[in-house]
Amino acid sequence: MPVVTRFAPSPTGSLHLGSARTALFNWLFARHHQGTFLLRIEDTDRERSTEESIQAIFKGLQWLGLDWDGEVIFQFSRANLHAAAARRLVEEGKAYYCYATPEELESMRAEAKKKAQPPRYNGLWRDRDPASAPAGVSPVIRLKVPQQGATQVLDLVQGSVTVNNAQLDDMVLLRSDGTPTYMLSVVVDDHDAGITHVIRGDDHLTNTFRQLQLYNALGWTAPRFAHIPLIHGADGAKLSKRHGAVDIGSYRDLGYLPEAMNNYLLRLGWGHGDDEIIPRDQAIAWFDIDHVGQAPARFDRARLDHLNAHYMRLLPDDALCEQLAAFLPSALDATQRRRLDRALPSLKQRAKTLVDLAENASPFLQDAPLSYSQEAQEVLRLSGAPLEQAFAFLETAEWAPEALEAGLRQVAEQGGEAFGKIASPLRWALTGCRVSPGIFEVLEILGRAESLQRVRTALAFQERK
RNA sequence: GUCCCCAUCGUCUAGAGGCCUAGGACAUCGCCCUUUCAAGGCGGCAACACGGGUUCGAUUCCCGUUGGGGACGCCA
Repeated sequence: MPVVTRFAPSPTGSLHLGSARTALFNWLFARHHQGTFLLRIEDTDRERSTEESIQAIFKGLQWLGLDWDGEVIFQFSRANLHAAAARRLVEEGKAYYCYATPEELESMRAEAKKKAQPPRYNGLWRDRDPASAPAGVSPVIRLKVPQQGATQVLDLVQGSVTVNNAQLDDMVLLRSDGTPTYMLSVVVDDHDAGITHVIRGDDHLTNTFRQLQLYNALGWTAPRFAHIPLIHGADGAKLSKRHGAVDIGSYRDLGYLPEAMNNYLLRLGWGHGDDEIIPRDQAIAWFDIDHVGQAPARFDRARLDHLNAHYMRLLPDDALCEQLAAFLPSALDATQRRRLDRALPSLKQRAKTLVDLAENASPFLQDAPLSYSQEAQEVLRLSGAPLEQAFAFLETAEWAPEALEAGLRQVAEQGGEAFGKIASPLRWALTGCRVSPGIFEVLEILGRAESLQRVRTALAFQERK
């Protein structure tokens, strides 16, 4: 049977990292099996669902390169089908109308808690004659679940998990306003879409028992379930807003490449021997549910950084430049473009994110005179003879890398200084930074005129003797 | 409170009874390279939560303890 998976986020916020990973796993599983990957927006909560969130989900998935098959399914548009299923169950005596008020429910839960039982509905209307219904109260429809026995899930990740039915109450299928609840909608939609594998977060594991009971009542075969452990923050608690940036869009803005994000998310909770760098094609070939771990994983930014640095180095310069554009203060003119092209191979060697890269590129995008930082000014003030000697040499030097190197080394030697004594102030003068690509490279990229101009203005900061 | 799940270096993980004096990666520390910072190379530190079983033999199987997490809505 061909595999059909789905990603079913609710549009009540941005695309969370945990959700993104769930989407990735579903996508990989489907692609691995040459199956189908569907996207369903679970917008049955009319209060909290927003268009903005829907767009964030689309954008996030597109950025990650997780393409879905067919049209997006909007769950709310299928509400009448869900309601019909609920009414069918009432007709078949498998569900019933319940007129309990919020106050009554409240006291039932308090009561249960007092008796050291899970807070739940006590079945007040389960066998009560609907004729005794209070006037003017619109009822909900509840599923009549078995009170004896147990329900078992054979989870592809968690194994066999069983819960006593006494633990579960008669869940609401249809709200008093006639709209379906999540439990009903998911089951009907997954069934109608022919979903074969439900891969979702561990936090849904306990919902699965209820959904299984629903499949049962409806007379449908349930799909296979795979509950993947949640992603935790550094403190071990479920990753949430208090841990900082948790939505995929933030990481794009922080300068991470989708390739890195995918690789990182993939390795969070799944492994393939000693392999760490796993590009998309390899991931599709290798991905399986068997190797999904059972323990939650903590989000580790340093690891993401490392992968990002790796993928940036791997990216061809023109593609990297394209990615970088969004992080640059303005569009590049011809000169800037030429310098950046020359500097990029070296710059990308020393950046963890596109933000770093943009920052490091900055000296090459400016024209003399540079505006030097406090720190730069201080260094230049004390730069002394080495910088003067370097300038004197550069003024008449042949502007070729080998010649520049040989000449500057000679200058250092003549002055009886280590080469660093010259290179350091020269670097500050040329770039305004402590760190940069190799000094000869910088000279060559900037060219004679620009380099001399920069050093000349830098010299002006020198302490008067 | 009730139920469910989880447990290998700081972190992500390999490991499906002997291959384990537990492997890799990130982080960290040191050395090399070196004009800076990276990258790269080499090396160091660092883990099977604890207690019982089962077995000739447990990181691997079972039970318990401890610790962590999750779920208990007319939210999804």
